[in-house]
Amino acid sequence: MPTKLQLFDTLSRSLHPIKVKDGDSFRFYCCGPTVYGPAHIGNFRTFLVQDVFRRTLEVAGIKTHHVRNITDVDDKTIRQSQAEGVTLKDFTDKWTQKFHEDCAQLNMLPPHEEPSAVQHIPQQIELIEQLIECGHAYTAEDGSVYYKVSSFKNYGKLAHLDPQALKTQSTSSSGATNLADEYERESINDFALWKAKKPEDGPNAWPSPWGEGRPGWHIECSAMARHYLGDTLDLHAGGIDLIFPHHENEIAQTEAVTQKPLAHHWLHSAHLQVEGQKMSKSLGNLYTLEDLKTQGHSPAAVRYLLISGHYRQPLNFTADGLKAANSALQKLEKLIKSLLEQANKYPSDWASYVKPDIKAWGIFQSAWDSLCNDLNIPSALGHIFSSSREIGQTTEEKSHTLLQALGGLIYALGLPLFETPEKVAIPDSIQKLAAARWQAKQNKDFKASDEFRDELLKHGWQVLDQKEGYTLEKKP
RNA sequence: GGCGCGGUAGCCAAGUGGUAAGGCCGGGGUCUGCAAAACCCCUAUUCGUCGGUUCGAUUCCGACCCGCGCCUCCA
Repeated sequence: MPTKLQLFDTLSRSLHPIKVKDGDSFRFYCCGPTVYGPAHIGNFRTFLVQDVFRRTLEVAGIKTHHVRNITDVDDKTIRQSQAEGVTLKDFTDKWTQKFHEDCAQLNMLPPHEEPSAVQHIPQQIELIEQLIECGHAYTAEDGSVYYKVSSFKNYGKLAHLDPQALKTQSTSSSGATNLADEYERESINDFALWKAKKPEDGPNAWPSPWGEGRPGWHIECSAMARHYLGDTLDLHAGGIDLIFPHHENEIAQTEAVTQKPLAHHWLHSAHLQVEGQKMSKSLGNLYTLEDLKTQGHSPAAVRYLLISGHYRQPLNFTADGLKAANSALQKLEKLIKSLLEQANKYPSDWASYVKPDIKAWGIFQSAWDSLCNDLNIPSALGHIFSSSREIGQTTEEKSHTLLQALGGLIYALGLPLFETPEKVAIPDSIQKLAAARWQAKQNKDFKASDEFRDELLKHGWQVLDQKEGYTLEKKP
């Protein structure tokens, strides 16, 4: 069943309609995090794009089967857990849990399956055995197993690499840094499927036909994607940096064995910049969700900002942008609140509108069309705001219909609205001051009234007068 | 060097061969005792530079300048 949803495919470098077999789920695999520390906002940009993609599929009426792995065995997790003197499991469990908490705060739908590499060693060993059998892999003297890149004729097709250049790149690129353990390889381009145990790995080794060791990075995704979703995926997703070598290697591994395409569609999201600069540890701009919360930003604003640029364009993440995102979010809430009032509903009723089944888009058709057109979220947001301005006063029934359509869009975008009810408790002293001000104002003693207002402001409280009475708001 | 992406108002960011969405900020107005909040309105004769194609280009082509990514384990 073809849908109207179309998406850019990295392999063919063109837009393709998303297709799914009748009655089937759309099966897609996303390369997940390496759990050796907190994920940063750049990681989350990628995962959020995938989240919006999945939600958009659901709104389009497509069932989804979403698999995202946890990489829990690699150089970094092993090194760091050893350094901290804890077991690999305890270490990766801790960071997996943190990742889950961040995801929940960013309102991401959990994948249907979240396999970890350590829990799928047998599947990886099996795939490596098959690769050796069909002549695409070889064992080295130390018990490591390598993929013979020259044996796979289409190597480089995803990244569109020139095979000639590939042969010589080792001399011209900066890849010379880890030559130390490369002497076992037949060719500089060959990559490890299985790494023989080394002393610094500590107890983190598993038995295999080639001796104790651990799987290479690329093999885990090939093995787990195949295990959960079959030989050919409907879509495979990740950050743009995974195109080469990770996804290229996955293709080489899986397709050498199955003789079938690994994925019908490849989805890659562009990188994030911070304040116009690339993110890097040395610049100190690798923000985590925790960092931003400490600075007083809400996860909702972070989510809004991270999805507010087109996924194939680099996005500039700035503090101003975060404030703008927050204001935009508030504007959305006001707009929805006004519609809710016209439909005789309350903000607490909003949740019942946020769901993927939509009957009619009405004036929000253009916003939905934008999402279907290569997941153009910025355009969709633009249409939501501009269409909303046309509404004005409507009937109860019409506003109900509008809310349903808007609820579908907000479901697709995954924006959490009306979810900050934790009103800060107002101290007695502030209550008294505010009451005194109100009294003075009623007595038309505006001088005293304004003095009370200034006093409240000094204590960080803003008075908002209404027709009858007032409310207090905590100023940051 | 190879492959790829981008340069649109103060900031962020869509978009189209026919003359620039949206958000933020700023300005003006309505309301208010004054504010705040809310609501309404306004804000790029112009899309990195220079050429070319075209009746017409920000949109296509070429050159150049600037920024960015990947080129073996980084989403």
